[in-house]
Amino acid sequence: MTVTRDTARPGRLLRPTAKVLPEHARAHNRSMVLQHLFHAGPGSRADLARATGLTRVTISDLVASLMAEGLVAELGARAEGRPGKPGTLLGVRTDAHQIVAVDLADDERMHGAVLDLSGTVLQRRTTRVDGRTGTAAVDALTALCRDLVAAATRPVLGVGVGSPGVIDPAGRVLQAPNRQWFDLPLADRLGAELGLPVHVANDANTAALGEFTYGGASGGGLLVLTVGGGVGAGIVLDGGLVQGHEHAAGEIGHVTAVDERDDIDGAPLGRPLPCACGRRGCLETVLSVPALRRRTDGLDPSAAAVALAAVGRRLGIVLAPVVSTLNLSEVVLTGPGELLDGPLREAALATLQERTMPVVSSHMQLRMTSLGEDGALSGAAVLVLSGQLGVT
Amino acid sequence: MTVTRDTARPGRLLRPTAKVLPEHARAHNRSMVLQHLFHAGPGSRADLARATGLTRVTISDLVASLMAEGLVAELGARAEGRPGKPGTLLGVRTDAHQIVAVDLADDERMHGAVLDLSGTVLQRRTTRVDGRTGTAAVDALTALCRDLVAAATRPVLGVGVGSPGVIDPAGRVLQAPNRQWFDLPLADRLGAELGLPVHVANDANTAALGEFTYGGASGGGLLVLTVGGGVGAGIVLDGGLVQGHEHAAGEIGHVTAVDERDDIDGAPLGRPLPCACGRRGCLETVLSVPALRRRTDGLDPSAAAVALAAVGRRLGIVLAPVVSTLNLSEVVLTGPGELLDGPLREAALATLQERTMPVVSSHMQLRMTSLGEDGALSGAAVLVLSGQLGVT
DNA sequence: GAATGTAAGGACGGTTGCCTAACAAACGTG
DNA sequence: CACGTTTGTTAGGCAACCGTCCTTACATTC
Repeated sequence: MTVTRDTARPGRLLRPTAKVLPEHARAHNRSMVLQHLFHAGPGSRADLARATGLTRVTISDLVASLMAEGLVAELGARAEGRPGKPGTLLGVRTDAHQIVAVDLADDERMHGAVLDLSGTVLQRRTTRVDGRTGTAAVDALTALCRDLVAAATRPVLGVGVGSPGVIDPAGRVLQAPNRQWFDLPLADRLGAELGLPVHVANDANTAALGEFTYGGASGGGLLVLTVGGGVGAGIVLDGGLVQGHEHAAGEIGHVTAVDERDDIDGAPLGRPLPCACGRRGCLETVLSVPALRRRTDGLDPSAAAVALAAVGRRLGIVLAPVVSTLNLSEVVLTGPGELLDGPLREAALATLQERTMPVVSSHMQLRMTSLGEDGALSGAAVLVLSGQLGVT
Repeated sequence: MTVTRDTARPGRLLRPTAKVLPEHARAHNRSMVLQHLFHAGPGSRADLARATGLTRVTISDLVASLMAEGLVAELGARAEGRPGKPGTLLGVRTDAHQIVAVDLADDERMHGAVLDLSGTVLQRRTTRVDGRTGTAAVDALTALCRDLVAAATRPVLGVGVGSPGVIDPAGRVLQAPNRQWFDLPLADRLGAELGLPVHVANDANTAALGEFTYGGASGGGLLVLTVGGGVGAGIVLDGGLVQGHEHAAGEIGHVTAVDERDDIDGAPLGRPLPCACGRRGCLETVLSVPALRRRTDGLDPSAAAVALAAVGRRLGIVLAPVVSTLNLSEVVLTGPGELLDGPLREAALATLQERTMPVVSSHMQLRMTSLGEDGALSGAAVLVLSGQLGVT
């Protein structure tokens, strides 16, 4: 008997380690409908049927359940001069639910916010960390979340947290040294406390998600570089977050970026500086915010520009192999614009273009985030959007 | 109405652009069963039920369909001293079907083979290319495939082709300059000619798949570097192949690897050499087989070792950011062992370890392929295995 | 040797989720 | 005004899973 299954794979169901039931298929299709309305804007049931490949009957059914949950509403009939019955437009009710998001990237303060589904920040709350670590830090975070949940004026879809450290997809913090969290099931614990779905991810990853969803991403591969106290990266590839072997993808801060003999274009970076990790010349020793400030403090603008450009070139050299290998279409910088968005960025882009194939680099962008300070917050919100509704 | 869907995501259905029907769910579950038998070895229906989370009833049903297609067979009862009825062991019939695979990496010859499902090569055929390009090359390939299909002694599951060039997941060759193929729907065309499912992918990607499936991969991220006339890379991440923005991921050969001032440890690489791409100092100018031979020809062994180590260090420097960023667990080299598997590999590994975090590099391997010359062939076979049966 | 407990595999009925087919309603056009 | 077109709904059917009950077959214990 010849096997000629044409398989007609739908969406290449990943992770062959988990069973898939019809109900999961339905959840997927439901997400797809929501996703389409979310990104392509309002449309009729018939539009959705055409876009998804499902029948109008099924779409009606899915839409009914989405309306029952208050996620979708009818917006009235379409007013267009086409033959046939005009469809009734459907749209996502971005105002009917809210999301609580917290950004833990800052060592001093926990920044929280209530957002609607469009990513708009509605309210903010901040808590001083005051050096708290371990359980005390968890308690402070819990209190902040409670406060935010109470402040929400609509049903809260879930809570999203972006935190430094290595975090697995289930929201377990494997290690976050600056909070002294090790092997902490943060999502589960917070979820139990709050009675809400909680999603936790690395802050660079949430930043990448935020950029991918809200920041006019071009759809291709995306790398977001977060420059703060340290340097991290989040990568969205083929429409999903790259997790990596031990969920530690994006740890770009401790790649060697400065060698003994690096004194490019007469702007010497000096000897490779010692790094907290015990080695010398890590990217963090030149690109982190403290390092950049140390390097430019007291210099006149033109000298500072030269120093920043030298760092930019080192960044370009480090990124070139990554951009090439992954065929990324965008690299986005997050951090203080006055340091990053000038000679540094320009030098990095130029270096990147010098060092990669034109095919790759000509279509590539290296830009600042379009989300400003709230990148991590909206990213944490996307985490919820993605986790609860399947919308990315 | 509060939305608190606990979603209980199964395997995070990717690609939210395609509908999923119950039959797809079944195909997935079927694949999962097959995959388990394939990798974990024979087991009873009850074992499968425990491993997959499906019920014994469903497993029995799936197994029945797999047995009807001749993919699985009962091997007899388990002989073990446990209380209860002993289960009947099931195993994949790796000999009941065959796969035709073709490797187009070589410019001179097309290498084809018939393999069984365990990846064992049963028969080989080779065709001279004789400079044929375009349609003539397609015809030669078609003839080779016909020959192989005729040579198969069991039903052929499908045809897998690994080819240089940029190839989309549907098996359309977007560009393969050395064959003068541009925007060629190779998989569809071959499939129509042969009446069999055909899968086509980039040769580095097939090599990566082969390594991932047959080459004792550790399960984490994997990068396979193919060193031949050029240099390419295939990456398996989170259990799947990385496609990249324009399906061009893995184009690592044209990253700048040699700068003006690079003369590490007294083993000068000389001025950056001009590259076919029009720039200078690309990785290919030092790491491709011709480049390596040029560099070592006529040297005595110790001098050759020094030269190879210098290249290895450049490779380490290029790979360090990639390995760090993606948190890869393995880098595998494919190509002539006498050039790669010595000073070059050792220097690359050492450099990689110097330039990345210990957390990343200490668990990392840099090794030669364990599949020898047939890496690309068995990779192409995996393409079929994966495409037709969902086994990876 | 008989009774007991455990495990494997099959049979039956029920639920879910999608599809096809058919239909009523609403609109532009000839 | 009749007609074709498009929308959204209703009705009936198929596929795929689950839970529950049953038989079979073994190991252990008395």
